[in-house]
Amino acid sequence: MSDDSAAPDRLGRRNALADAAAELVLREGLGTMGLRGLARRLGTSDRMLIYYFGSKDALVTGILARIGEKLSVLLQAYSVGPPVSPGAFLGEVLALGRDPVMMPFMRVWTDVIARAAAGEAPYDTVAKAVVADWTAWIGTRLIPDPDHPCPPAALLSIVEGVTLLEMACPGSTAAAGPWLAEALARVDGRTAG
Amino acid sequence: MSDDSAAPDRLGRRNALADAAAELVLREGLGTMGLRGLARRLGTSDRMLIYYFGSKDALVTGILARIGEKLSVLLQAYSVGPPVSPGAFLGEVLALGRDPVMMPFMRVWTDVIARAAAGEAPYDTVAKAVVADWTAWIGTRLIPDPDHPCPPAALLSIVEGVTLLEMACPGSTAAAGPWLAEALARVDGRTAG
DNA sequence: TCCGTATTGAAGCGGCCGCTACAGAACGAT
DNA sequence: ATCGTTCTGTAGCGGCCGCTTCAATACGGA
Repeated sequence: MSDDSAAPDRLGRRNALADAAAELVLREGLGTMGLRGLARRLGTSDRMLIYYFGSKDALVTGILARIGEKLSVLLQAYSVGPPVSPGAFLGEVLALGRDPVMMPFMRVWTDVIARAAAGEAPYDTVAKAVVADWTAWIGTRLIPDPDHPCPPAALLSIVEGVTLLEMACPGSTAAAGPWLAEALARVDGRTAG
Repeated sequence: MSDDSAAPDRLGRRNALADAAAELVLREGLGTMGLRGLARRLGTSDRMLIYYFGSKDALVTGILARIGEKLSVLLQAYSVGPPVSPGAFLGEVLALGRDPVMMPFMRVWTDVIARAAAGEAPYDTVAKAVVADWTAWIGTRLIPDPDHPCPPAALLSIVEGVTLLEMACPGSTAAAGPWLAEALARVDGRTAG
């Protein structure tokens, strides 16, 4: 095999494109994902995107994987603390969701899940993996509660619901987030006491 | 004006089309909403849909309005009871969402809100009105709580989040709904006592 | 220098989209 | 019977989509 020297360049260009596309998607959302428009914004052509990724589905999957890596790097700084109660966790995550650095990630992942809910490929496949990852991650962040074990999907549902409603009707959830966090925190206190 | 006799027929046909389309969307979702495919399933042509509705946006808006009317009829039977606490309300609505009659409505409205979150017209406009209606309706169904007034958007967020996650990853929220309802119910008990 | 592979540009294919132009059919009023 | 309005089928427009075909370029090794 003589492509040992050629493959790295090709993979490098592919990674560079995926990285640039990931930054673009984080800035502008998944809305404008046509091959031609995306290529133009990246300074290349649709022909090149297909050349390096093979298909649009593979491109989207690659971009989302890249975004996932960026997020997991950001979340590592947050994951080093001790496990917390569901109410505290929800409060922290909802506050995190208002962080300008985190907000693009929240919007993109909620958009992915929404497209998956509509049955759109390849988002449906990606979403299943993402939901599995997140519920597992949330599970590791929660104090085990033998009496009323909190399903991670419950907290994920709240975060997704708040984010979705906020995207559809900005401002509509201004009071909802704090109330939910405080409500669950009161349950925390009750089960802990 | 000699169209006094003609207009009713036209409006009648328009209403009949909107009604049939509403039933179709409730059965099969908003996914397949191309004019040609929709017309074929309705036994007519895209030409006729544009003739009676003027544009696809007006058609979609009309269909969603018709679905909203159907839902409000169904909900009237549910709205006659006394106001309840947030936890009880959430439990009832989540149970209602598993009702085979209600499920198509939940899926369609969540899909509408998801499309609105992506900025898709005309769903963005419709969603704003729907969210306003629902928060108002939820507000009338809740016992006023001077200490910790529950923002209706909080409950709406949970319902939307659970429905969205269930649509994207069927089965992922099996334990989440009951846990959330019970958690809020425990808060109910605490604020009431 | 010549060759072979990697890369890129230009043009285009077939398909779906919302929508329209045009022509005819149906039908009641005069 | 003629006209006018309402309705509907046919064909097509321009545009975007993912993707492909073909050809030209660049470049490294022999």
